[in-house]
Amino acid sequence: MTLIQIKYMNKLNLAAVRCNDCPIRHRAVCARCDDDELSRLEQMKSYKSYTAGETIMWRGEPLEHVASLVEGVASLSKTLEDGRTQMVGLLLPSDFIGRPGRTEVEFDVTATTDVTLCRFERKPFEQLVEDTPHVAQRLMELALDELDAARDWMLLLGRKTAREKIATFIDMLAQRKIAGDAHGKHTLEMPMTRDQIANYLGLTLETVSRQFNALKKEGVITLSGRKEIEVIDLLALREATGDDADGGVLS
Amino acid sequence: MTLIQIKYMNKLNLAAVRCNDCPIRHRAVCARCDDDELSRLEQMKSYKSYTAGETIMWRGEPLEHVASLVEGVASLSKTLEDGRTQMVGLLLPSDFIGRPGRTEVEFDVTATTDVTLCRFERKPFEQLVEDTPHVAQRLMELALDELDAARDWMLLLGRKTAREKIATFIDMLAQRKIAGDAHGKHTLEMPMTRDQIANYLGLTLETVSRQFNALKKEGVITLSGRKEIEVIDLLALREATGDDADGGVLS
DNA sequence: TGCGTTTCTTGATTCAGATCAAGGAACGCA
DNA sequence: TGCGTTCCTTGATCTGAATCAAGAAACGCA
Repeated sequence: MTLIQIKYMNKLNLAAVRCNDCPIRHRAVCARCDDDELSRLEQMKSYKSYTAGETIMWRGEPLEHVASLVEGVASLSKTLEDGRTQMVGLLLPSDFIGRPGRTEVEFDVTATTDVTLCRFERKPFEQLVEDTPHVAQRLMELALDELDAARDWMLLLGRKTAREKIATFIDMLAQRKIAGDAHGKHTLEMPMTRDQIANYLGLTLETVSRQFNALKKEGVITLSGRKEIEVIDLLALREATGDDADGGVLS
Repeated sequence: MTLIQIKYMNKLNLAAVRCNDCPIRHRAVCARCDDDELSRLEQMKSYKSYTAGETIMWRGEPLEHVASLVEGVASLSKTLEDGRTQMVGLLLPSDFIGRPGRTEVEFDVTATTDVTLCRFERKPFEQLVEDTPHVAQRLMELALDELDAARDWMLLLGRKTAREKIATFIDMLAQRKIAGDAHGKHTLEMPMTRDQIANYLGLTLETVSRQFNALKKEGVITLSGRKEIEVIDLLALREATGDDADGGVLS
């Protein structure tokens, strides 16, 4: 079976999926909902898919929908006057897009890979948040998790060297288990191009390439194809992140 | 009357202050509370003061209190293995410290100036959050505002030049009206030393100093004493931030 | 299977900001 | 009012990552 057929099947399945069968049922904004609440959400939701590279929302446009990311990877980014851009968030399945109480989109939201969203109109969703503490609570948790992640990223952007940034990025992919690790190996599929990684890490694509290859030369990782990484020496990788090891137990 | 006497008076007053007379009554986590909710908070609260430079909480220690910042400026920061540090948040009056649902402090919290907190024990406060949607709602808004601020800062740290960083910093101080502007002038008191500013902006203190003086030489600002800044040419300052002007109306 | 396009690598050079190194000014306290 | 300390400025030099510039490899499609 080809990849394309698999993708197509996923989409078919998702279009018809019921909340109880949803892959992100227990991590998304609906995680704590009981059956009643879930059926209310079920009536409001609609799926929408985007292909890699498509813009999902533009900064400044009216915020008409909020959504949970069901499959794929999306990114939030901001741009300066002269075009320099910085990715300010990486959205993975179960992450929430949009913010109740806001009428305008604050960041450009782009599909990094093919993406499927479970969308809700903002107005009715806001009402639902007011009515159901379970949703409000979960939304709060998701926001606070993102805040912690944003602050870790501030340390990276402000103080880490290029090498440390790359090591941290790979380690993050490994931890968030972006890809399965077949036969006990830490094989990861990077969901982004060198250019996108550069925008995420506050580097240029050349520097990203050089640092990947430096880690490869040192035997810390292997690279095959454009997007596949295997972590050979996790300890060395962690060492290279520059992070204070306090409380960090290898997972 | 000397400054010291004024400070002393503030503290005396605060120790006895009732919520309804509190300077942050309408912006802090209690902003939406009705009288009943407020009196419940009133019974739980206790004030605690710290002098400039003191550490309020250390990363990794158990999180026993959450608090609203009543007066002064505090900062959140993270440190790498070798001591490089990055400030990841600047806390001003009405900002909230700590996170219900967490048992451990995530960042070092330091008093940048003399600081007074309105503290609550975490456990009872968590209970209160569950009971009172008004508090939960406000907490959510505060968290989301911080998330937006953190993301703006990511753009700054990842992509802005030293000059743009300094201009953005001054502009932020002006917008958050950290100091009063007597007789229509934008006179600001910087609450931090050059070294702290450097840690906030991901620079060194020498670069901070140079860029301040460059803007002074160009007539954009004046500097007097160590901490006083006057913005002479706000348009030029905004220009120097590098930000996309979209939707930015001068305030 | 090959061909065009996109993405990645590698090298040479430049430059912004870090680092190293003295002074000098402002402030707090006696 | 002066004196010690802390904080700030300014200069000289260095360096990590950006920029400029080709090529080479991988991928997608016919």
